Amino acid sequence: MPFSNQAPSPVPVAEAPDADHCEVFSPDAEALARARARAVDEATAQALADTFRVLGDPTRVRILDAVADGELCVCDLAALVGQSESSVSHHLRLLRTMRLVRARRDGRMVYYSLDDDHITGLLAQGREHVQEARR
Amino acid sequence: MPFSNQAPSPVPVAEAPDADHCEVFSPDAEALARARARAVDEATAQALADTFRVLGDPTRVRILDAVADGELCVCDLAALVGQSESSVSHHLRLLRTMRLVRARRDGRMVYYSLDDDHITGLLAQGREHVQEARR
DNA sequence: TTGACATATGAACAGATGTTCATATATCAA
DNA sequence: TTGATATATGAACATCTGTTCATATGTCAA
Repeated sequence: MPFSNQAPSPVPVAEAPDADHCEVFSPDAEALARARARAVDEATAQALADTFRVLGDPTRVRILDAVADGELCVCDLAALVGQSESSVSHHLRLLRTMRLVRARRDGRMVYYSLDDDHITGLLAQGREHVQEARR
Repeated sequence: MPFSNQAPSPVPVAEAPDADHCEVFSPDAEALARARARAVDEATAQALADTFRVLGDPTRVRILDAVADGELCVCDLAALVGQSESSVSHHLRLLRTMRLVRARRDGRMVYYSLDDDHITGLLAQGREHVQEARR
């Protein structure tokens, strides 16, 4: 049961056709009204999309997966994903801004780790979908 | 415990500095080797990123959230998200290609619904992160 | 100080992405 | 058939994104 739990709204089953939906008579007027009532608001949809967009890059996925098992420094991460430290640093800044990773400085090194346990869950759930879609 | 379960690899604790990681002596050689051993391969990272990238757009998030509660036709979805039917149709094609939604034709209408239960879980888990990050 | 190393960051550029517009396909009614 | 409606799709275009390069900041050792 995803997202908002608003009070169920009363829905007229048959309506005059209007600009809100197709002109055909359809019981979907009800479905549409239901969807309207419980749909996420634009701000939440935007925040969700922002989070997923950050996960939508293979390099960042590998970084997150790598630090899921314990903190790593920038240069180790760069070696791991096979990219420049500059590139990895840019990615890490985005991940930091979006609160997906946390930074800890120790001398010259900076160690990154997951900032939020939900990330591990997201990656695991994503992986289930990928496995299912591969059949 | 995310992702691949490979046999734990034996790791020398202290190594000579090489191009693989920072030149400083550090116990991180161990952490890096551990990360290497259990890291996702590139193809899986790419597939995961592809899935998340599709979720990384607010319009598509709203579409998926809308159809999570029951199938809706293109024109209702367009009304719901406030975009042209063409735009929504393009989004739906991508969602179909990535196996996130399923299409069912009934006369002239085409009804879309979620193709995979993991999607609901992904959205819910994303929402938890968003709520946490908002504090 | 000075030099070396680890990381961060701004600018630039190529490639990807989302929307619009025009047009095509599919279904139904007359 | 013809016309209307619902959806799909290709092209074009503006915007966004990821990487590279150059440079800056911060830390440590000498």
